[in-house]
Amino acid sequence: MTERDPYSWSVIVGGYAKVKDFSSCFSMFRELVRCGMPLDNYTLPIVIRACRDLKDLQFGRVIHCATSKCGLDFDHFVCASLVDMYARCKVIEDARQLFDKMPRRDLVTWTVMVGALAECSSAVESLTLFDRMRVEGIVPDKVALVTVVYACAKLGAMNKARAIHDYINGTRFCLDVILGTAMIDMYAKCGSVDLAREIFDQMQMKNVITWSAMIAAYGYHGQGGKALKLFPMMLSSGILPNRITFVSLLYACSHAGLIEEGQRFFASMWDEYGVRPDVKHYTCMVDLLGRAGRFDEALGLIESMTVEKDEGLWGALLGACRIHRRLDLAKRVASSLLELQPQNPGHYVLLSNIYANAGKWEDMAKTRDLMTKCGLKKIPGWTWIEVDEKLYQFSVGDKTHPRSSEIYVMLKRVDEKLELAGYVPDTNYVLHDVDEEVKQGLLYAHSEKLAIAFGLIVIPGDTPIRITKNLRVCGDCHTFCKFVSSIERRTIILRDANRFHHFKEGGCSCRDYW
DNA sequence: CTAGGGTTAG
Repeated sequence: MTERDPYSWSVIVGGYAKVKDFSSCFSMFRELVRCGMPLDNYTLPIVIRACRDLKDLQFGRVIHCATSKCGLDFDHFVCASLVDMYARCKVIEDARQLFDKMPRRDLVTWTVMVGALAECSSAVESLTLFDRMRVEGIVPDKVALVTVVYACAKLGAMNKARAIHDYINGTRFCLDVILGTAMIDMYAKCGSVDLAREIFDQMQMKNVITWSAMIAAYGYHGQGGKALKLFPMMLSSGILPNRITFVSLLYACSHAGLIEEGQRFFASMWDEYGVRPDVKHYTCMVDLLGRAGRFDEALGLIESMTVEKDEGLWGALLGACRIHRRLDLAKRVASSLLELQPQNPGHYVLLSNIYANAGKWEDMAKTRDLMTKCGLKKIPGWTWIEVDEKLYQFSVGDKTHPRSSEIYVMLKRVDEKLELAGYVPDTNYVLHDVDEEVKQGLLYAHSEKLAIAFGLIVIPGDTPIRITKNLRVCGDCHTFCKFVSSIERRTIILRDANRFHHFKEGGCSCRDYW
C-alpha cells in the first residue's frame, strides 16, 4: 500500500495498541504526523488511550495541545478519552475541567468521570456526580452501576450502598460476575460481611476474583475461620486460587491469630498450587509470626527471602514491635524502613508511638524532629459518619458541625460515665509536644469520638453506629469504643485504614490484635 | 471502525 487513508492509519495504530505494543503504536502515530496526515477522531482516541495505559501524562498533554490546534478538542470521542487519560494519570482537576466543558456527555463519559472521582479524590463527589447524571436523564447501564458500586465501597457508606442495591434490583439487571463481585466488596467495605455473603450466595457464576473478594472480606472483618472454610469450597467448585487469593487467606489467618493454618497455606501455595510467594505473601507471614511474638521465625523468614524486600514488609515487622514492645528491634527495623521510604509520615508516627509507649520521651522527640526535618507532617485524621444518606466529616477538635454544641455535651456525658466505669484516657497516643492537660483535651476530641457522639444523638439505639476513619484507629479511641459499646449498649462498626472493628458488649472483633 | 467495570498487604 503506498497511499494510506486516515482509516488505514487508525487500523494500524489501533492494532498495535490492541496488542499493547505501545512503542510501535506511538512510532506509527509519529509517522502519520510526519506524512502530513490530518489528525482525526478515530486515531486520536487510540493514542490518547495508549497514553492512559502507560500513564504517560507528558505525551498525553502534547496530544491534547495538538487536538486543540486542529479544533478536535471538543469532538466527543477525543474529549472522552482525554478525560479518561487525565483521570488515570491522577490529574483529576484537568479531567474535571475538560468534562465540565464538554458540549455533549454520554453515558460512557459520565461513567469515566464518576470512576475517576471515586479513585482519585472524593468518593462523595463521585456519588454526587452520579446523582447529577441521573437528574440529567442519563440511564445507567451495568458498567455505570459497577462504577458507582465501587465508589460506595471506597466510601463505606452503608445507606448509599443499600440505595444503589435497591436501584439495581429495580432495573432487573442480572447479577453478573463483575457486578456481583463489586457488590460483595461494597457491602463488606460498608461494614456488613453478612450482606456481602448474601450476594455471594445469590450469584450463579463465580470466578477466582469473586471467591477472593469474599475471603478477603472475612479476613478484614476478623472472621478468619469463615475465610478458611471458603477455600475448599472454592476448589471443589473448580476454581483455582491465584496470588491474591493467597494474600487474602494469609491476611485472614494473621488477623485471626491462626498461625499453623497460615503456615500451611504458605507452604502449600507453591508446592500444591504453583503460586510463587511474592513480597506480599512474605509480608503476611511476617505479620502473622510477628503478632504472635515469634520474632526469630519472622526474621529467619525475611533472611531466607529471595524476592526483593519492600517497605510493607518492614512496616509489618515494625507493627509487631509495637505490639510486643520490642524497642531494640524496632530501632533496627525502622532504619531499614525509613531508608526505603523516608517520605511516609506514617512510619515516623508509628515509631514515635512505640517510643511513647515505652516512656522513651527523648527518642520520641528525636523521631518527631527527624520527621519535621524531612518536611513531613502527620496526616490529619478524619472520621466520617453517614446519617440518612448524608455524610458528616469530623476532624480533631472539630466545631464546624451545626450541632456541634450538642455533640460536645453528649461527649462530656459519655466521658463521665466511662470514667466512672474505669476508663482512663491514654495520652501516649498524642504526638504533640504539649503538656498533659492539653493532651487530654486533644485526645478528648479525636475525630472518631466526635463522630460517635453525633451517632449516639441521631442514630436509633437498635441500629449500629458505623464510622469510617482515614488512618488507623488510635489505641485510646479503641478502648473508648469498647467502653461505649458496653455502657451505652451500642454496636459500633469502625472501618479504619486497615480493617474493620466490630465493638459489641465491651469487646472488639479484632480481639485487640491490630 | 472507535470508549467506561470487580479481588490483595502495612
